[in-house]
Amino acid sequence: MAERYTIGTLARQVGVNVETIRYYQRRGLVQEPAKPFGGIRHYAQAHARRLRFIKEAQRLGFSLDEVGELLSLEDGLHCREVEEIAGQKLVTVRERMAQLSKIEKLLAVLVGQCHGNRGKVRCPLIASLESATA
Amino acid sequence: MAERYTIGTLARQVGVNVETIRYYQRRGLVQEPAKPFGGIRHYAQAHARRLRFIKEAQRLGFSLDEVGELLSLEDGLHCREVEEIAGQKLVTVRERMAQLSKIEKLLAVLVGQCHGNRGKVRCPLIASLESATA
DNA sequence: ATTGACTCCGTACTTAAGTACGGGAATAGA
DNA sequence: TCTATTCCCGTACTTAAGTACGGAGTCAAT
Repeated sequence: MAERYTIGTLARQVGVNVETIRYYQRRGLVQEPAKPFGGIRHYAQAHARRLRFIKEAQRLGFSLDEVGELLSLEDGLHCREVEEIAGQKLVTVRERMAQLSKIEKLLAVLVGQCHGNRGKVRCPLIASLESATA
Repeated sequence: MAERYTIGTLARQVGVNVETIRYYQRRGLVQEPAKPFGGIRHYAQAHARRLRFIKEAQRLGFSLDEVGELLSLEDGLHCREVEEIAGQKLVTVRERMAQLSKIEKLLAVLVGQCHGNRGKVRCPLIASLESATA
């Protein structure tokens, strides 16, 4: 039933280094499957999902500590804590989305301005992001 | 006319370390004002804006190299390059927004489920993000 | 004019997040 | 069965992004 991947195939599947997986295990982000008598550990799809999630979240600007908090939600917690953590993360996620959306609009305008144009353009990227921040 | 900040006041204003500013100068992300004869450099609001932008972009998951590319758009470039760089960045920005929006929805649901509840909840954070990715 | 705070600049140290290394065990394919 | 490939695990190295340090110069207030 449970798919049985070795750490190597798991790593290849997800596109990370074996050492990275082991590093995440040491940090407690990924649980290390029990080792069968003097043998080799086996992993399942759940591990692959978790690894992909970690990589996504990192790309979104979360540190591994923060990723750990997000994962703790997945792992099941009491409601008080969930409300606490999820609530906080929700705020930062929304902030980031707002910032990204500003940048997105600006980049789109820039590309639009440029289309077919052959001169130089100057872009008010910073000023506008700033007014967003203020 | 031009406001005259020392590196120290600039740093305090933006909330970064003086050494960080100097580091960004070495990396070419922030230009170093000309030094008056045997004296002390002076900075203007434009520098503060640029520093804040760098910090924002970092929080959104851009490396300093990527931030450099974004800043190059601000600094004025030929349209060919702008279209190239801005177009690429636009793609990644949109991807990130999509991912964040998935996480946002999930967190919101979680918090909602919890509200008033006193038991445990388990959250399908990873599974759903995964289906978003696939 | 002197003192205290700050700047300048180069070099060295730190932290987070990996990556690599190496020797011994396990296991899969010829 | 032998041999090549993985795995296991600890330790050490690397890279990106800062941070700290120290000695000499500068500026502003007493």
